[in-house]
Amino acid sequence: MSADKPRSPRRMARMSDVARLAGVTAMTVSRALRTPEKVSPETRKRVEEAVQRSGFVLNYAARSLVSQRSQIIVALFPTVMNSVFSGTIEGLSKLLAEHGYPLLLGETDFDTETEERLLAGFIGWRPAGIVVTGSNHTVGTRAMLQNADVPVVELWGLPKKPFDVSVGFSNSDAAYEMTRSLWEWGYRRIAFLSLGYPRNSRTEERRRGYLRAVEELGLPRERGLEAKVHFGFQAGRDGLRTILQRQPDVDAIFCSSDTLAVGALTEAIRMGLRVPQDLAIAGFGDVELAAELVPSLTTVHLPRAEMGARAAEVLLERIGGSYDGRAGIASTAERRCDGGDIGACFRG
Amino acid sequence: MSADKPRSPRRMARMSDVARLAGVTAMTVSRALRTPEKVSPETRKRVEEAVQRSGFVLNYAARSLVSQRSQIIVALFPTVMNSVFSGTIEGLSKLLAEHGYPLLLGETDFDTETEERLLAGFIGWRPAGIVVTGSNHTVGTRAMLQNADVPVVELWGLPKKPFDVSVGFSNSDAAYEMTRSLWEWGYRRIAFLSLGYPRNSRTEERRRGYLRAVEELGLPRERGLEAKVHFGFQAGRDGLRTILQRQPDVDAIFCSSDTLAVGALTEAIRMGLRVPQDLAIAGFGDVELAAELVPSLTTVHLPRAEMGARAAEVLLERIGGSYDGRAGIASTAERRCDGGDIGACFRG
DNA sequence: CTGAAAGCGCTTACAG
DNA sequence: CTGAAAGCGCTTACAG
Repeated sequence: MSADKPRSPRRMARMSDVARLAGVTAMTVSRALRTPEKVSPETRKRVEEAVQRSGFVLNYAARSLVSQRSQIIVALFPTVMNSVFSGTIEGLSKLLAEHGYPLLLGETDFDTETEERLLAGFIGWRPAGIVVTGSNHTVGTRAMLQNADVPVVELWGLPKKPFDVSVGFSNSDAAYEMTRSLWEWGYRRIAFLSLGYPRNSRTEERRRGYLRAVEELGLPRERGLEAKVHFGFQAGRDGLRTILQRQPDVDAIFCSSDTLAVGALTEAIRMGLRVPQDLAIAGFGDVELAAELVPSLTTVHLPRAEMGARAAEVLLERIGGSYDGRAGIASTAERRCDGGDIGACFRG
Repeated sequence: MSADKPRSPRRMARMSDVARLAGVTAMTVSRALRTPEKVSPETRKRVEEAVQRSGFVLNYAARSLVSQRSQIIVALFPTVMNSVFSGTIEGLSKLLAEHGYPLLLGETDFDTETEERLLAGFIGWRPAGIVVTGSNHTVGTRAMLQNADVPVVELWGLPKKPFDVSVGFSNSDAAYEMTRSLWEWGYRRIAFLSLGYPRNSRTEERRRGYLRAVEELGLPRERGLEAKVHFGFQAGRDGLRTILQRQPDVDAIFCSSDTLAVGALTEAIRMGLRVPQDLAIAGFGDVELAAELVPSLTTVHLPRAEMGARAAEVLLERIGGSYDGRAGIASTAERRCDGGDIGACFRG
């Protein structure tokens, strides 16, 4: 199969090849495969044998062309290198695969222009449904989504006016709850360390939740209590040092992501601070490792796989008929903030 | 766009619609889009405007049907919920996307039957290339790969006789090197904690490398020095306790994965052991968090993104012409074992 | 530089 | 229960 070795001249079996082998027409083969009950048992058997013998595989391009719709689901995520997203992808792809819908995956790198470019490249497959992350899209992306005229699920955010359906939770509410929890646990000087570069709407919503709680609780809100950093563990470490330098009496740091929180936590330990006695550190996202650190990280739990599965359910429902209403998956996405369940957050 | 609201009756613009708008034939539109230099400048301009006005998007199903090959690349990975694989997927999808090849992603869950089922569902898209993980496949999978008659890249393993091309590294050699490194650092009773359930060939190759080193170095090889556990952090914790109980004087534990190692490491710390003075713990995989733990985890580095990118390169090369020989990516996959570079491991 | 014809491999819609 | 006809939206191969 090297590039210079010529491809074998025999092409793959077509439906008409199977038909010839089975002594019927292509139409009957098509029926035997799609609606076996509409074909006589003997015919069915002959077709099945012919399929086996010829190694026939249905050509989806042809099927899509004539049926005017593929079974492909397009999914655009910022990255797969983040268990928060990969967990969602896992839940999404598993349920979709069970129903015969493969996932065409694109990574936007958190960039709306990249998202548009990828979508432009994918839309030509006439997907049966589209999953995008968040609700911040370019005009071009919106136009394509509109034009595609298929179910679109926006994941993660809960926009006031979703494009089509939205599955997710409120970042703002979750951050609000976490801030309140820290207050309930006795912390009074709560800093907020967040991802500032690149900016993203999720982080900003979390910040809004933090600020809302701080205001309500009458907590201090000096400038030094907030720090914005880049992405990564190292950024978390740097952020911790920045905040401690500016506000030595801070007693809790709420980080806008677990990555930052893990960096901050390990740095705090390196500096000899006792966590959470001297300083509490909270994250957002509930990555697996959060529970593994010693001490373990307090964090906002995200129902990753559940959201992916729920997105798949919504798509399957809307694409129509074939979906059987599988049980066992909550009809709402929820978030948990350190043990306390918070209300349902799905809306369509 | 809800299920009961009828889809808008206007269908998407076809090439012939664009042609009418531009006052040419569909053939000329096709040329203007694919080989603009073969079309007069004015015609090109008129076509471009017509494309804009109509919101035309090329129907890939039709294109695939006639050209007898899609631009889709099928990729089957055990899971995306593991940074080792997701890093590879990232490298793979990024380079492929740049060249207009979308990724049809499937998660096998480490199960060869699932792999076969997914491949059967995907192969009907007549992909331009296929990426699979490892070289352990069912007979059915092999038959399909053979029949598909497209470039197939096997990732991770380095089988003696690759199916087509293999991009990866030797798990056995890497584990051998790590074991030797532990010996060089002064450890003499080196245990091996590995994923035993479900079994997988990567783990077994690693074990072979460990045993080879142990034998060469004349180290003890009592039964109690080996333990097999399930997957997960908790399994790592349990494994550590099992080994310490059976062999209290063990001085190093080499884990077949970072997940196990992180579990073992945190448990060791909880037990009050000093790492690495009392007990060394080494992992395999170099997940990001390995470096973040205090103390940080010694681990075998895997060039994840590089392997993905290399797989993409190989596919693009073989699919033909269009690939431009992008620079900046090593032509070999390599592995690093705690700082020491180990030879090139690519073979095709 | 542009176009008319044929056909890729299926399914839809109709007829029997 | 089965089939003949038409056509989905493109590109290939040829002609001009």
